[in-house]
Amino acid sequence: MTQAKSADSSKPRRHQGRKAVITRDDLINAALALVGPHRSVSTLSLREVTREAGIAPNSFYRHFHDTDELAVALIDKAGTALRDIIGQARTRAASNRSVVRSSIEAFMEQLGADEKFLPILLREGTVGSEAFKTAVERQLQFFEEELCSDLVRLAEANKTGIVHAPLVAKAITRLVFAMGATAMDRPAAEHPAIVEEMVVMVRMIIVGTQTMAREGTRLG
Amino acid sequence: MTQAKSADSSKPRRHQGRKAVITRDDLINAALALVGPHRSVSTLSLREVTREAGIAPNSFYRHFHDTDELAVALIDKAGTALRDIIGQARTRAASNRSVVRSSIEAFMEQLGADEKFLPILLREGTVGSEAFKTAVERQLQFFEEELCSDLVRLAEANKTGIVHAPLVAKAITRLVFAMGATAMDRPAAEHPAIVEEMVVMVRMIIVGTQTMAREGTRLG
DNA sequence: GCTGCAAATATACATGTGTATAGACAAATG
DNA sequence: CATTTGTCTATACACATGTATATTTGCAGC
Repeated sequence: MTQAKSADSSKPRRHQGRKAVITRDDLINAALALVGPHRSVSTLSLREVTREAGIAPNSFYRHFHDTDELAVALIDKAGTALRDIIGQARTRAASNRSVVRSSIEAFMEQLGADEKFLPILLREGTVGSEAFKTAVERQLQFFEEELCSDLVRLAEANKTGIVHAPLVAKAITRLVFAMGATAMDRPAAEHPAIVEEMVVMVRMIIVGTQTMAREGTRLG
Repeated sequence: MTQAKSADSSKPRRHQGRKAVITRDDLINAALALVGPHRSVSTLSLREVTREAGIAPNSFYRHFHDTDELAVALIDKAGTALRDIIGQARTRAASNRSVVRSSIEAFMEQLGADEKFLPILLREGTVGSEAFKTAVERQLQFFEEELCSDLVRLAEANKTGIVHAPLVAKAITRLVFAMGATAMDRPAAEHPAIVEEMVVMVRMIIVGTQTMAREGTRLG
C-alpha cells in the first residue's frame, strides 16, 4: 500500500504520452534536501517541495497523492538505507573489535553523513500523521529484529547467557536512537564523548541480561 | 531569561491601564488544549491560539514575543508539573514496593491524564527551534539529576554497588521517555504490557551497573 | 505529415497566516 | 472632572498555501 509502483528504471513500460521529466525519487530527494536539523518532514509544504524539484506545484499530484505519502516514502527510504549501512559496518567489524562499539560508531557516523537518513528517523517518530509514525516504528522494528538475532548468535558463540533477548534488542535500539537524537543537536566535537556514553550504557544492558541469565533472576 | 515575570497573581503590582482580560497562563492553557497526539506545539499558529483563548490576534503580543516563546513556556510548565507528579509517586511508594515499578507506573499514568504534560515532553524534543529543544533537554536533565541522587542513595542503603551513576540515570531516563513516546501512540490496553517491558529493561540496566561494580569491570 | 494522450504548466481562487496601524476601552492618577 | 497609560479590538495588507480548471508540450503510433 505504500509504494509498489516505484521501480524508477527497472521496467521501461512503453510510454504513451510525454516522457516524465521528473521521477518519484527526484521528489523524495528534493524533500531530503529541504529537511534540516530544525525542519520536520511533516512541515514540508507541497509547493516548497515542487519548487525545490523545479516543477510546477500541480505536477506533484502525478507522483504522490499528498505530502504525507511523500513523507512515508522518505522514511522508508531512510530506514532501508540506514539498515544497509549499519549492517555492513557490523559484519565488517565483527571479527575486528567490539561489535558494540563499532556498531554504535557506524550509527553515529551517519549523523554527519551527506545524506541525512538518520536525522530523519530520529526526528520523525514523534510528530506527524499516524501513517508517519508507524512508518518509523516499522523501521525501528527491523533494527530490533536484526539486532536480536545478532545478540542470540553472539550469546551462543561466547557461551554467555541471555534472557529476554527481544527486550534487550528493543532497549538497546531505543536507547541508541534516543541518544542519537540528542547528539544530533550538539556539535560534532562532542560526538566521541557521546559515543563513549552510549557504549557504556549498552554494556550495562548486556551485562545485566547476562547476569540475570547466570543467576536466574526472576522478573517482577 | 525564559520567563521571570510570570507570577500570575503573586504580586498585585499596581495596575496603571486597563485590567488584563487574559493572562499568560490562559494562553498556555489554550495552546495546551490545541496540541494533540498528532499536533506538535511547533505547528501552532498565533491566530489559532488566540482564537482558542478568545482574544484578538494582536493581543498575543502583549504576553509573548512570538509563538516560540509560548512553546518554551509550555514545555517548562509541562516539565515541572511532571517532575512534581512523579516525585510524589516515587516518595510515596518508596517504602511500599519496588521503586522502579512504581516510578514507571506513575510515569505511564500521565499518558492518560487529563492534562497532557507528558505527551508534550515526549513529542517536542526532536522538532522545533533550538530554544525549543534545549527547553526539553533541560527538563530531561532535571529528571536525570533527581534519579541519579536516588540511585546513589539506594545503592548505599542496600550496599549494592553502582558505577557511572550519572550514566545509569541518563540511560534509564532516555529509555523510559523513548518507550513512553511509542506507548503514547498505542491503545491504553497495551500500556500494562509496555510497563512490564520497561520494568525489565530498567532492571537490566541496574543489574548491569551492580555487576560491573562488583566485578570491577572496566569500560573500553 | 497528423492525431491521441499522458505529463507538465499557467492561471486563478479561496483560505490561513503574521503583523502593521489606528482606535476604543477601562483603570489609575492628577 | 480630564489625563494618562496599558490592554484589547478592528481593519487591512502582503504573502504562502492547497487545489481546481484550462492549456500547452512532446513522445508514440497511425
